[in-house]
Amino acid sequence: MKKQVQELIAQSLKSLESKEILPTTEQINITVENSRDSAHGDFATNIAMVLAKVAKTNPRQLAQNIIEYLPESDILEKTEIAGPGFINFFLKQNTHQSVIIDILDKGDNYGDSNIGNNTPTLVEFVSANPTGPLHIGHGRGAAYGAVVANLLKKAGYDVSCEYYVNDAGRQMDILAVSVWLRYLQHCGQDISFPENGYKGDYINDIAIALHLEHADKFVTVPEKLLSLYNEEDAELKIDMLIKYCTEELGKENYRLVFDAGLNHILETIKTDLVNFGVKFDTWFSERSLVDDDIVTTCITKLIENDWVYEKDGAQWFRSSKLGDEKDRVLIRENGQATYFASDIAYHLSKVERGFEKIIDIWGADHHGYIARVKASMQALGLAPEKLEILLVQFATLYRGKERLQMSTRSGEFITLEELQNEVGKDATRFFYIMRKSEQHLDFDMELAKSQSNDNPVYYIQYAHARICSVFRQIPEKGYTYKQEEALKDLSVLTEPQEIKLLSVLARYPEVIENAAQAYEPHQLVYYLKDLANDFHSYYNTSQFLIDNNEIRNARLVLIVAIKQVIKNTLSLIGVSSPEEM
RNA sequence: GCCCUGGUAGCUCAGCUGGAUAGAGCGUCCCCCUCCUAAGGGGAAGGUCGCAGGUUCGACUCCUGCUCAGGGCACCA
Repeated sequence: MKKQVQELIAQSLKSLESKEILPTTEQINITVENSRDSAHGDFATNIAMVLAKVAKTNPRQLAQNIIEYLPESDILEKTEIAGPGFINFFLKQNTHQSVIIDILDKGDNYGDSNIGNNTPTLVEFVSANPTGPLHIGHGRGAAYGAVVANLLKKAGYDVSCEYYVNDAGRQMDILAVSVWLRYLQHCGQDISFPENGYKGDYINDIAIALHLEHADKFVTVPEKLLSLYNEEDAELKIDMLIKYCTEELGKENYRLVFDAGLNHILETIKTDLVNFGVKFDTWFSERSLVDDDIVTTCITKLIENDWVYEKDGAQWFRSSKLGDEKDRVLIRENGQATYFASDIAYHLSKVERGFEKIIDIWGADHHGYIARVKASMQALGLAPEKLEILLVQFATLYRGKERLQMSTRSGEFITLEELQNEVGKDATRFFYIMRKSEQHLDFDMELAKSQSNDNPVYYIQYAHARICSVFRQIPEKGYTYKQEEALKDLSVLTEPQEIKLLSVLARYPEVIENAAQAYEPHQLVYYLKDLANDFHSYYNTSQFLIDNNEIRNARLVLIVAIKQVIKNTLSLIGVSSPEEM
């Protein structure tokens, strides 16, 4: 609808140009906005004010000219000039009502758009290290990423969701050692556990399972091990333990212990995400980048193009030449590649797999990383503008006023699974999405759990359930309802609340496009609140199941359309649309 | 010190690529179930949009400086 108005204005401007009232301009953006106040009509444009200067006339005069040259249209009732030079457009009644036909016709696909033009798009999110279960911080990234992906799909992008599995690197070695030590304890050895090992209970579970499968296969003489405990520096100690563990067990056995931990935790993560309604198309292994020599290929390529130099025994990438604060290490003094090196290879892989739009969703604490990744893409000639990095701020959990502290290493944190079990999937997904992602989120479990009007999830779901309830009562009250019949005469929908609802419904496709392009799922939440509010208000003032056939039918199709749009939106967010509550 | 993010009603937050009297929920006060779920609706009070400049027809929105809060500045991930 808005686009049609835009088109009318564009044509008028063309006429004005040919009459030389307006100078010929190249592309101008004609902004048309939804009027906030119905006294200002349905749409308004500021174009006359924007062009007044180049037209060398005053805005109101120009507005008058634009209106005069507006082509005939059967959607417009009238136009008005208002304020400093706004043009307000009033639509004909039947124009509003046609949206119902559109919605029922498209059903679940109402709101689909093709602005994405099937662009191959990769959304990578969560990507938590498989060193422990997902906690509430990961939950926000999971919910946010899933909805961004859903939005992009609906907007016509060809989307794949990927989880990057950090199955290489020191943290994973620490995990393996943690498992091994618990295993030794389980086998009866009297050894203490290092402070910076992973202490969660799940490590014990893995150790026990390891023992069940392999019995005493990984047991070694404790004396040498115990001598390592004299080291006072905790970080150094854990590195020594890793070294000792790999040497003592040998490559093959070490891998068995390592994989036992990795696979167990990865399974937990996968299960948690499935239960949370978050699906990934691919699980991309960091180790595969090393094994397939993609990391070395990248580094070689960088060296060839003189992006690398040696200093203090390490290999450095000249990222400061490409907008980063300083140069970054690729290969450490000890010969190991850094996480950053794998990440360069990973992004090369993303591009090589044909993705035109690459979206990384990271926790806000990684923001310092953006410049170096973009720099590396540029150095490899990979068009860094393809990469879009979205940051998600942290979430803090509250129980009413009480702030729940969480410390990650100690293993005392609330997991996503626990949160979901207590609060429920719908409320959890909704609350995570409710705030703008760059806004810190205070997640109040008490509010999320409350089945009251304070809780926006129930408020919206209730609107859907209420509509279903009305339909259940049609036969009870002795009425019948046929959609084809009802669609024949929508002209009786003339109440201000009905017109309001129709225009909110018509706005939906635009909400999708805006939310998708801005990567802002919270826009869906605010839209739903508006729609639900308008519906509840309508429900309170207007009876649906009444004797007048025309009005009853028209009102029933209207609320069917509302139901459809609520359902479409909730499903994008990953929240169910209950038929009764 | 440098870099991000935020500072809007008592509280939690929206505010679309700058636009016509700044919005919602909660909280406070008042009102509405002989009627399709009151898990609902209506109304009132409540704001120098952190501070100071600037850009222009017009700024919560853009620019500069300052200030407060959170986060980041590793041969860790």
